Amino acid sequence: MTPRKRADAERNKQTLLAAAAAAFVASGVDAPVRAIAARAGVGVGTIYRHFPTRADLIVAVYQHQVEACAEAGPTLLAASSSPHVALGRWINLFVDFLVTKHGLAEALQSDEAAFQKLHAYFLDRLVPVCASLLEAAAAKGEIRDDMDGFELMFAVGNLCIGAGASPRYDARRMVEVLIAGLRAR
Amino acid sequence: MTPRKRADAERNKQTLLAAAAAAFVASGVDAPVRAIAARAGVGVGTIYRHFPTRADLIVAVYQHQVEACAEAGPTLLAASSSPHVALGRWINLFVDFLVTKHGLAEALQSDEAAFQKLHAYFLDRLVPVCASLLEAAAAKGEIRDDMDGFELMFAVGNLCIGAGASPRYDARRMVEVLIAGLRAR
DNA sequence: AAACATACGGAACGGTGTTCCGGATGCCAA
DNA sequence: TTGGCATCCGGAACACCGTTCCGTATGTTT
Repeated sequence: MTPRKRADAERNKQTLLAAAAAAFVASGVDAPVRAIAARAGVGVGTIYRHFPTRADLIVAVYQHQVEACAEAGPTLLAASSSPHVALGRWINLFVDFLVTKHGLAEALQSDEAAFQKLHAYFLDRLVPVCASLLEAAAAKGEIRDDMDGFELMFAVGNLCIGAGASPRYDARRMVEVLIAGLRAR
Repeated sequence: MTPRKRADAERNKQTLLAAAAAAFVASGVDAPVRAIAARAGVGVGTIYRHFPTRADLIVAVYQHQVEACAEAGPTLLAASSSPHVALGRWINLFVDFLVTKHGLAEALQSDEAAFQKLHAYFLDRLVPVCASLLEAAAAKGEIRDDMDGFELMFAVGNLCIGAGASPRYDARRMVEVLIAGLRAR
């Protein structure tokens, strides 16, 4: 038991994390494995040992931000004048996060096996938060009550795709329209 | 002049079109070039000669359906009880088209150079139709007047991504919510 | 039938992700 | 300190992918 990890292994993992973060900023989350390896001064095998799938690497890089977003849900609910306002603000947080990570929104709903874990992680962590905000708003009659967190998160994620690609497309605005469409009739 | 095309060239082009259509149904619009070539009993060079980019091939395969969708716009506008209803129906047409083509929605907003033409073709053909429906609805005060066709088409295309992937995500429903969000406040 | 223009096939190239294993390296016990 | 072992590393190698290119084959015209 307690098979403590070798020091160089842990060191490489941290180096890799930093290199990946830098590469993601420079070339998006699709940055070639070899490029990340080179940036870290490491062989490609080392990447796969620490992060078997690309999803593992992406999750590791953005975990803190996702966590922060998840935790902001209850906070906003408590601090906002209404659940509907809180929902709007929280969604904005999520959109801002996605929009500033090149290719992340695209990767999130890719059907490639390597991205399944990524999809699962984001959903597991954020859907419950979204659902609770939705429920609170629905309980007050502010929005329709037949919308579930999964579907809304999925849709918002999709709307963020191509956000940086065309200057004529404003993902934030379209998400707002979507949220507006949630209002009870 | 009148350098008439060789008979075998035209024959191959048609064979290729049929093979591509079949391959798209079987494996989505990302079907490997070699797979399409094999299906047509042709070398890969022949594909590139007739369809320099993948977008050219996709456009050729779906041109008729896109055209039909575009032409349905004015028809629906004339036949519906209100512009807003016509808009909803027309968008549904577009969504049905996209959702039944594996990977097409994804390809539509890919930033890869090969797909630029695809993006451009769809937009050139459908945005004006969408814009006229939007304008008609806005003129009657049914919807907000600050929405343009491009942005709406872009957003609807995005919402169609992953439509077949998860049974829990219903693209048609989310598009309806988006359209509902367009209503004038 | 000959000669020419055109189109074809598929090998070859550069770039991906992913696997695999001989060799180097940290770690611990003696 | 040193020996030996488990762990970890590097990068070559493989399997795909899109794309290009040119010797060869095939239509077309004279």
